[in-house]
Order: sequence, then C-alpha cells, then structure tokens
Amino acid sequence: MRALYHYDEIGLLVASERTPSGHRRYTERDLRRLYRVRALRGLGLSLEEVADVLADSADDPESLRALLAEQLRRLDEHAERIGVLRRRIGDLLRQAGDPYGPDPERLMTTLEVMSVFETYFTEEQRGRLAERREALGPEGVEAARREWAGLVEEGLRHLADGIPADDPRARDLVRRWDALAGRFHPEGPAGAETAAAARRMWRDNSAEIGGSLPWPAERMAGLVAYLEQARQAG
Amino acid sequence: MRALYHYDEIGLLVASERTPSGHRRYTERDLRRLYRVRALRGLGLSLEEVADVLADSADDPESLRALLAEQLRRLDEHAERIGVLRRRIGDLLRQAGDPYGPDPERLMTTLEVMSVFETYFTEEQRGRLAERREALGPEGVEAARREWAGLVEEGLRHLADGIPADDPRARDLVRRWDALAGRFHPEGPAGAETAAAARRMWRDNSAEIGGSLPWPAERMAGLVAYLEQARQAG
DNA sequence: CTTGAACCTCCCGTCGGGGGAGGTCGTAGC
DNA sequence: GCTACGACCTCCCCCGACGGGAGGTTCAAG
Repeated sequence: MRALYHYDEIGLLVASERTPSGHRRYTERDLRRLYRVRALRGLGLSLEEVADVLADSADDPESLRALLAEQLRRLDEHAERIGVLRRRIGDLLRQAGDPYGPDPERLMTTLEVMSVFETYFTEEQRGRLAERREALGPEGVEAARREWAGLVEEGLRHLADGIPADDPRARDLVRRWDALAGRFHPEGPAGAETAAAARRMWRDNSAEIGGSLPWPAERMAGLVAYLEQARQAG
Repeated sequence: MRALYHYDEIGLLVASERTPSGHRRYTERDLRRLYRVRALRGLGLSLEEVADVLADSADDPESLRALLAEQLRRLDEHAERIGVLRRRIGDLLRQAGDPYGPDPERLMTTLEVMSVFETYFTEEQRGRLAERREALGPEGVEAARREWAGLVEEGLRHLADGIPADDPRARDLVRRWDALAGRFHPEGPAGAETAAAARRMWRDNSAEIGGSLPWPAERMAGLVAYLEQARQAG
C-alpha cells in the first residue's frame, strides 16, 4: 500500500525494523498500530488527529471518546451543509421545469442573483429573510409580488411622465415601496440593516437582478435610481 | 478576492481588459460570468464542471439541468456515506459506554477488528453480513454469542486434554462451530465465500481479533489452528 | 510630492496520498 | 551459478481550489 510510505514520512507509522538492505519490516505491534490508523481514518479523522489520539490514548483514555464525539458533531454539520445544497439544487431544478418553459437563460440569471444575494447579505441575514418569507407563505409572497409589479408600473409611468423625484407622488410611491419591502425584512434594527443591504444591492446590481424580471434591465436601473433620489428628497 | 487570480490562471474567467499598467479590468460581462461561477461553485460543482457548463450552455441548454441533476445524485451519495460513518461512530460510542466500564483498550481493539474486517471482506460482503445480523436480531446474535462461548470453552478443554485434531469429538466440534457461523453468512455460494474469508481472517489475525474476547489471544490462536487441523482432517 | 492602499507576479504550502522513473533486493527455476 | 521477475527502495511531480507572503508597481487622496 502506497500510504505506508506516507505514514512513514510524516512519522505516524514507522516500521520498527529494517532489513540490512533497507526494506521495511513491520512487526506485530506495527501492524496493530496500522489497523488502528486505518480504522480511525475510515471514520473520517485526519491523520493529525489519528496521530494525536494514538499518542494520547495511553495516558488519557477519554481522548478517543472525546474525539469521536467531536467527529460525530462535525459529520452532523457536514450533513446539514449537504442538505442545504440539496434543497437549493432541488429548488433550481423545479424552477427550471416551471410553466414558463425551459429557459436556461433565466436559470443562469437566477444563479447570478443568488451569487449577488450572497455577496450583500450575511449568512445570518439570509436566514432571517428566509424565515420571513416562510412566515408569509407562498400566497403571501405571490400577493406581494403582484403588488410590487403594480408599484413598478406606477414608477415607470412617473418616470415616463417626467414627474420629479421630489414630487409628493414619488415620495408616496417610495413609502409604499418600502412598506412592501418591509414585509420581507425582520423586525427591529436587524430589519433596517437588511433593508439597507437590499438597497445597496439594487443600486449596484440592478442589471443582474433586473435580468430576471419582466421589465427591461435598463429601465429598472433608471427606476431604482429615481426611487433612490425620491428617498433622499423625502 | 484571491480566487480571481486562480480563475485567470486556469482560463475560467479572464478579465477582458487590462489597463496600460497591467491591472485587470472586469467588464459588466465579466462580472456576470463571475456571478455564475460563484453560484455554481457554491452548489458544490468543480471549477472544471463550471467551465464546461458555461461553455456548453450556449448551444446546449440541457447541460446545466443535467449537471445539476447529477450533482444532486452525488450529494445523495455523499450524504449516505456520512450517514454510515455517523452510525458507526454512534455504535462505537455506545459500546464505549457499556457496562463493562470505560475500557479504552477494548475500544482500540474494536477498531483493529473493524480494520481487519474491512481488509478481508469486500464492501458488498460486509453488507450481506450486516443484513444477516439484522435478520437474526439482537437476541439472536446474543444467543449465538453464548453458544459460541460454549464451543470455545469446549475446544479449549479438548486442547488441554490433548485430544487430537482428527478425533471424532474434534470433528464434531468443528461441525457445530461451522453451523453456528453459518447463521451469519448469506445463503448459497456467497455464504461459502464469506465463510472462507472469515476463516482466512481468523487464521491470519487471531491475535487482533482475540484481543477483544474474554480468552487469552494466544490460546484463541491455538484453538483456531486446532480447528483448522480438524477441518482438514474431516 | 508623499504616503498608504491596492494591485501585480512569482512561489511555496495545504491534505492524503497516486503514479512513475530509475535503481536495488530477494527468490525461484534452470 | 545464472537469470528472470516481482517486490521493494528513494526521489520527484501531480491532483483541487485556493491561502499566504515576498517583493515590486501603480493609483488616488491629501
């Protein structure tokens, strides 16, 4: 087995004897040590941990139990990360097979949005947002989406009509816009933070996010800038 | 981000422009490509797969879906491997806390036996053996263990009494011994193979396996050799 | 003009080995 | 005694996806 040379190199398992010509001779004790190493490796421990536990177990019988308990915890963590990925990919595949037809461009855009999302929100914030979305339920999200589409149309009309950003109608639109967004943000100061992060995200990346929407990306970019102005003016 | 240099090196994401002084300038298109790369990486795909799917997705819209489906399958596999490890470690910890007291030496010996076990049986064979053990149930296993202890005592007495290996009593002991072992082996030729592997394992490693038993390892080694002789004689 | 941050290239390290080159050793058959 | 042939030896480069740092250049602000 090639690994034996590796174990020798790092000093984890050195053959106790050598023949005069230099061939390694593994004694019975060496073999038993090898079995322990292999078994512990098979449980997912690193070679360093294996070395430590084999060194410690002589004077500290608890170290092995502690290490195994720790490993169990790490495996649980790992399993959960895998579960998260599974759910995400499952969602993507389901979205990819939705009634709008198999539009791979949309799938790609969704990927972009995911990435941007992860750049602007911390993992914790994403967790909170997911909780809120879950609390709203699918119908709540759908309702908000429709309301929001109305607000977008209204904003685009304002823009086309040349209504200035400090006009009361623009400020009122911003108020309703932010209230709608507020449904998705957590309560208290945490909500203010996610809301601010969301605005930064929109400001910097309206093109990427807009790509997944039914309106032209550049018009959405204009609208976002317009709302930002109105918010400043308000 | 350091990864950008790496993506550049492997040609996955090369900045379309450079300033005269050599600084990378990422265009809007580059950025969107970066978002896709990051998102796909975040789903656990390798950079090679990301590169492939970004190259293919232009003319083969299905490749992304296929890759995601494949990835889902791999994650399932991975999750199952983790589940196996979890169960194994859980069993070990439970054994470590059993009424015989916290004997770390026994735990170590169990590890050795695990390793030897994995060397002599293929993964498939181990699966069959686990099935059989499950079919017997805990009480069946316990009953067999007690019967087996009786056979061991009987064999050790034969040895002490100097009964030769070709004596009918020895051959009868072997017959009952093998019948008992047979409960744990699968049916048909597969069972013969696992039984042969088990005998090889005992012959080569009676010390390691014997260490986890209530009898001295060297006496068990003698018994195994004795039974082997009796089997040849029979 | 200076200064500090940002960026550049180049190189070594991670983890657990795999694979191969090129040489030596051990043993079995003739 | 000779000759195969396999098993073993050391040394070195390879994988993935970057991280970290050395040592040098460039940029933007004051």
